[in-house]
Amino acid sequence: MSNVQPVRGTKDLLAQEMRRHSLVETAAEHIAGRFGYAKISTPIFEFTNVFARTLGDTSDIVTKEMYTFQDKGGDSLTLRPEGTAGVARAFISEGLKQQTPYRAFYSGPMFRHERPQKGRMRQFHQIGVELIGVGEPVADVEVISLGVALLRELGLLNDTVLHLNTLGDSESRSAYLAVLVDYFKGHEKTLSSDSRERLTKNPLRILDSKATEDQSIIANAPAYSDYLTTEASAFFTQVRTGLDDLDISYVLNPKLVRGLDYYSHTAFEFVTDKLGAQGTVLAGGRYDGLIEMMGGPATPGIGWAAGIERLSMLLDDVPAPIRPIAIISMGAEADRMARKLAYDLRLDGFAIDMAYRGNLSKRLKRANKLQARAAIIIGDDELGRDSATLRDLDSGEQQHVPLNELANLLMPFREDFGGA
RNA sequence: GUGGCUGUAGCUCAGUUGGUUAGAGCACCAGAUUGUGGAUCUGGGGGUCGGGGGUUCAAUUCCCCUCAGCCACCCCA
Repeated sequence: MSNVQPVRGTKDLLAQEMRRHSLVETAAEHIAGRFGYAKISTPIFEFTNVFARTLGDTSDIVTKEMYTFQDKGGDSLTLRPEGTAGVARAFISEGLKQQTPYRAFYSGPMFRHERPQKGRMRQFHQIGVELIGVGEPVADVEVISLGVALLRELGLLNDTVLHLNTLGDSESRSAYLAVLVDYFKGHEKTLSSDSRERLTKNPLRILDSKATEDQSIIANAPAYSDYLTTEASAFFTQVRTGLDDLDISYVLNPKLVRGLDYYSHTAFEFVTDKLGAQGTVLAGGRYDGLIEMMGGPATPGIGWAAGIERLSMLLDDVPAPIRPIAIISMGAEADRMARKLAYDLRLDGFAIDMAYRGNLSKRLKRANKLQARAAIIIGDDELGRDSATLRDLDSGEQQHVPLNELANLLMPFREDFGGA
């Protein structure tokens, strides 16, 4: 093992793993495209306050997980820890209010300074969608159904369960929070130390505590459903009805709480039990106050993000690399002619491998290792006759073919590059 | 940020109760085979035993620190 190591929590994606990532990413882009979500790319870093202001001063992401640095002009910049804030900023900067409903799909690296773990990296990759400018519950249903469609496309729908909750509107939320904090304060002495922290930072989180000493207290806690305004309650009902109409199944999870301040109303997570403690694979919710909070026009929004690493770990089929056609030449003259042939065939859409050195035996071995479908062999014999030897590497059959018929005969061996 | 486990070749792992020059399988390179692959045989290259310090005549082995990986907590995709 070398001393030269990647930075903690980062990793190199080599051929096979890269193919898995690409598969997830292109599937997402295609599905999002069908729903009318256009791909966008926002910068990988933003002014620090883009994240600090929106994610909430007490959220873990802001208090301890951001990669923040000063640039040479003295501005405080931050590597994006998530995608929504950047899209919201772009929405404001670019005046996209004109284009609402605005639908965006993004994909790219995110950065959080956390302790690495299974399914958790300091640089990781997310795909995500945002639907901005639609306050009606149909938007929630559409965005969730887009998530379902992606998981279905990846063959992962059966590995996940959709958890659904509502965080209500701000009126419901402040009413409930008051009651809840009051209740937990009454049990402060018996709460776990983590939950005592949460009492000031994020009381809703206590409901999701894993500490055994908290369980009985949680069980008797007041229920959010009793404090929802009729509007918030009706909104949630419409979301559920919409999901039912699409035959999308879900479980209600009153303990599902999002960590970031900007969420309201619908919150959802697709969870798997196959990734250890990091079971959340695709999650999101509604963020009606976010854009206004950032200084833009009051505009509702909803979206989700999914972890490419986590999704690709669930994939059991590793996409195979393209099977090339090997061109094998012998002799200086044949070699020059074969290089030209390789170039022409590549321009024609074929995947061609051609070794740089080695005798026929070596090159066939190499072709075999690359899983080449066929080999085109060109030596002195073939040169003199303007022909080539075409060998099917699966069957072992070979034939002499005139050079001008080669491209046609190769058609059965043409590889589809889609997705790979 | 907290706790537990683990670091020997590119990969998977042996080994050393502290003692010459640290091994195997797979992978890689070459030859058997200067025009025929997937098999076999022969040979070869590749190691700061994660890094630093300490104890010792002697450390890959024991001790301390550190770095990294894995797992869990916290939190999240």
